[in-house]
Amino acid sequence: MDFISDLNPEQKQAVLHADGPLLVLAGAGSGKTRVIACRAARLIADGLAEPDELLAVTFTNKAAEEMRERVKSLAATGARRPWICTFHALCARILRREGGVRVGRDFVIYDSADQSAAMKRILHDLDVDDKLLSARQALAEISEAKNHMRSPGNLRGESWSARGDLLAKAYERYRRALEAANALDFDDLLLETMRLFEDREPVRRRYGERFRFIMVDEYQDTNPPQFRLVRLLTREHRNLCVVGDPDQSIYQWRGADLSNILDFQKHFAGATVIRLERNYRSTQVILDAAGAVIERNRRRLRKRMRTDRTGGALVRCFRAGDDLEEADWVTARLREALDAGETPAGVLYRTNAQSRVLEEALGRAGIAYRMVGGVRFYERKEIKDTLAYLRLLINLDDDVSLRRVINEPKRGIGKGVMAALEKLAPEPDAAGPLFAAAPGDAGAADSLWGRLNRAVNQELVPPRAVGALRGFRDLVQALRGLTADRPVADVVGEVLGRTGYLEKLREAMTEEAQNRIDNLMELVAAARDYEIREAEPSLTGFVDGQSLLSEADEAQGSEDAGVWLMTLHAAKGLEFPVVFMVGLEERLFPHARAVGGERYERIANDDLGEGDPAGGERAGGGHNEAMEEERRLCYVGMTRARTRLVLTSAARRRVYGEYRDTKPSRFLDEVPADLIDVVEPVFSTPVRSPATYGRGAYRGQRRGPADDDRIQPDYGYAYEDEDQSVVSISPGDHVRHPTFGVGTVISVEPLTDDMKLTVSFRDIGRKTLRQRFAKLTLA
DNA sequence: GACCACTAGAATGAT
DNA sequence: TCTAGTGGTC
Repeated sequence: MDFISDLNPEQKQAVLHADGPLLVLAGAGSGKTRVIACRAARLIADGLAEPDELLAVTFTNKAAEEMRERVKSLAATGARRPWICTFHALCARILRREGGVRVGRDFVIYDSADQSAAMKRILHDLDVDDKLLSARQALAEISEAKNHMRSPGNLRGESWSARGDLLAKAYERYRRALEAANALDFDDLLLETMRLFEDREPVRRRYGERFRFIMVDEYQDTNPPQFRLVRLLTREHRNLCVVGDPDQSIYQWRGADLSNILDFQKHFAGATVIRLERNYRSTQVILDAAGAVIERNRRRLRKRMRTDRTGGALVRCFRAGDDLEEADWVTARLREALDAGETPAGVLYRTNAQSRVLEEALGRAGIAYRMVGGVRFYERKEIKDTLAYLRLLINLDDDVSLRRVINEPKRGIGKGVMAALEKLAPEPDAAGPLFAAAPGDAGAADSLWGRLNRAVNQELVPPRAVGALRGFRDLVQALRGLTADRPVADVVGEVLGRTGYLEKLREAMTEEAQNRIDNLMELVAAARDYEIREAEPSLTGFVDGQSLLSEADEAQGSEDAGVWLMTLHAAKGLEFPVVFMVGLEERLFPHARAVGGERYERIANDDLGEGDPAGGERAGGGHNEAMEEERRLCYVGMTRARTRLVLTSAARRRVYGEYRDTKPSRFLDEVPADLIDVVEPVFSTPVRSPATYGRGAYRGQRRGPADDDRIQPDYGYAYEDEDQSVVSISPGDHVRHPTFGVGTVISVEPLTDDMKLTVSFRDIGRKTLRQRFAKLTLA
């Protein structure tokens, strides 16, 4: 086993540990993925376990994929492959085999869009005012309750209020709706598996005995149901190896419980603890900078990361005038990085909404990028529609899917017909809900499909509606007949053909329609890949995979693009030679939710006075858990960098299209000043040059008396020459720029309070400038 | 029933 | 700024 000789002593110890519980505290860049993969490989190679007696659980599909590849390259696994998957995929797999307590084997998985559709209906039926309780809020609270294993009757102490009352009602209805549709949401996958193991001991024991060795990656992010599942599965062998880093816990908002890792030795008596503190990724400067930030957190285990890469480039900081300028500046620096061969470069932001300006700036500069996450592919209507058809074929009682496709493409089943269907009373002698009903084509009596059948058979709706509904029913039944035993790709093809979906798009003859067709062909290709890859392919398996794919697994752009854009959360587990963290501003990062606690919604643009940067944390007399999580997120971002780290912010930023002034993030203050290199703006003259960054120099300039709504240049830059902005410039003018030299104006585009100029410079080519910043003179 | 124009609300993070 | 949802018109 060659792979062991390359490991350092601690890594080796972790890899060679076999029996009993093991906690590996693995700091950023300490090679933890490698340790897990090597450990799996060694257990197989030494005959301590058959491959399929190993279970390795990760948090993202991406991580699972990587792990699978690594293990495969280290050990021959043959047909009995180890189980390497996410918690959710593990649960889906077990539930498909065993069936659940509340659902049958043919359940569907509801993703967030499905959840939202279901909840909107419920709140509508309950006649709830959106302002009192939105579907979004209701789902968030329900998820929170599930993550803490609370039932509808036991929502957090608000049950006395009107809203709490409503919430409990909505929760109960939501639960019933999913049960009737034989559906599980993401949280349910975990809970249902937990219930299965707790109610059916023989099933639990079978899995407990089977998985001789269990490994859990990113253990600091496990939530209570996940913890319970781990306990249930390790009762027999107790060979549990968990790997994680408390400083990188960034999912507490999703119910992750830090005490799972902090109290591991209490939960699993006799556990061995190994610390990996040697960092193989970053320079000492980067580690020191990140270490200084994370040190401010109270709830953590002390550790000090070491690297052989002493010294290193200082952390560069830049404060731009606004978000556009920030994006342009980052783009220019990215160009330099690409030219220097520092690829790929990672650009990390706190919120997805920040990606747009960056994408546009990169687009203008002609730099190819890959965007991890975001919403695009996942949200595409044609993909969702097709998957809804497939899900309906698997489970006719899936009301959400049925609703989605019943009139897509248009077949004359509109609002009127649907309302009539819903009005049909449930059948009096209906067998209980859900899968107690015969699984045949009749469907549960209470589901829309059941009602549809009755409406057609007994002609309970107007003749024209009966005809349309019958057409749809026959179509679905015909498709069901075809699905049996056909390759998945064929089924997808049949759906697209027989429903007329593809034809409708072809008729449209627009570019957009062609795009959609291309996307659908991609889906067919994905089905074909799935068929080849999987040992026992099935339509259900394919659809599950698609449902469990997150946005984070979808990426726009090619893998060898020089620039990768993503949120800080999505960056966990990755590394880049250069990392740009953008938008380091109070209330963006750290996010307002952590800064202002409950107040944040009411605070607008005018709340920008001097303030204690740690005020949010000290408020309330204790430490601020949310702020500590933001800080860990900052730590995660910084430690993604191998050699260079760049931190930027903007003095003004558009939120919903409106400009807001900002304060620099407290995290900038927390990086020791001697590790920072402040970069001056090129496009304008700073009012003063700050000796120490963030110690007030750039901070908190109040707007003047609010008697003038025009946005003032009061965020650190000023024009000596007010006349500049009055000079009128038009296309064709010859201009001179202090840095870029002479050029010709190509176009002029008015903005709210400025002009956007495109200028073709003689020496450096085309540039987009804003007149306020660019010190242009007529040449 | 389908299509279009208008408005209100939105965006922390992800399986 | 962008989108989902609503209401009006054909």
